[in-house]
Amino acid sequence: MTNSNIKPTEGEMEILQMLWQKGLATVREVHEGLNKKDSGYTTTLKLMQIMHEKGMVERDTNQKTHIYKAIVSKDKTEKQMVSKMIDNVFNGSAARLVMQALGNHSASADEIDEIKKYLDSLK
Amino acid sequence: MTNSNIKPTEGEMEILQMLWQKGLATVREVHEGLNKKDSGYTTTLKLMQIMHEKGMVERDTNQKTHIYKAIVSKDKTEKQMVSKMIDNVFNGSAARLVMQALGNHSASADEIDEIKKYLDSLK
DNA sequence: CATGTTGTACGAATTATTTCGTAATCAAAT
DNA sequence: ATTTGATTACGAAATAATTCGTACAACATG
Repeated sequence: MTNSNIKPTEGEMEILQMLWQKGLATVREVHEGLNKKDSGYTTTLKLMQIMHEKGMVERDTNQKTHIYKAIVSKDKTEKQMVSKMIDNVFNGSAARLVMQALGNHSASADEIDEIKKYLDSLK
Repeated sequence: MTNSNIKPTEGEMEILQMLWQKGLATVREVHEGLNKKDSGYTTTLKLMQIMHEKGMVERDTNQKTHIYKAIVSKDKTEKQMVSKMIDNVFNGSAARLVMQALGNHSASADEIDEIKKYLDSLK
């Protein structure tokens, strides 16, 4: 495995989202972006430090205020999480996951068209 | 909310799978079904006892060997987990989840047809 | 330069999850 | 009846994840 076993915790996932969205960000930017009322700044800081130790993010420490950046790829991480869910929750059936996802979170007509187009492109 | 906030841990999820599959089962049956080499019988037992406290399963204790049964619904639990993933990982876009799921775990042609049929039925 | 502000570092407390050792209970077989 | 085997109950240890208090460094500005 190249960059193997990415398994972000829930808290880490939220932070990754923010970093993927922003590209580069300080702890404060991430923290405010997440707009968590129930946990403080140092909590976010600590999490990001741990993520750094784990090699999920990198940071530029040249300035006083460190600038963080995700290392793990958004696409790869998403794939892994989906894959895990398909295995753990849907007994390996991607189709079951898809239907559950659509039935539930009722997708818009546009989304449905988009998905159909995508399905055709797979054949 | 009636039975709200189902949030099984990973271990609990595995057990629920087993219970949904079997309908009724003893701790031993679940444990063997899971075929975990790295954790003992009492671990599974303890988890199932905790799940009982949490109200996820019910059990018949009339016999020495207790018989367990899932209370939480498979469908509802799956919906919740998918929903959570859509929110946490895909910023609320079911379509993005679907495409990630299909691109990755390459579905068979049959599965794809099935999904298309399903999509049509949604309109 | 003294003082307040913002940031990182670090350690420790808290909470959640998983794991197992051991004791008690019950049933079956000797 | 006594032993053996399978089970549940319970408590506590181990591990993982989250949270925060506090100390210290850098910086700005009066």
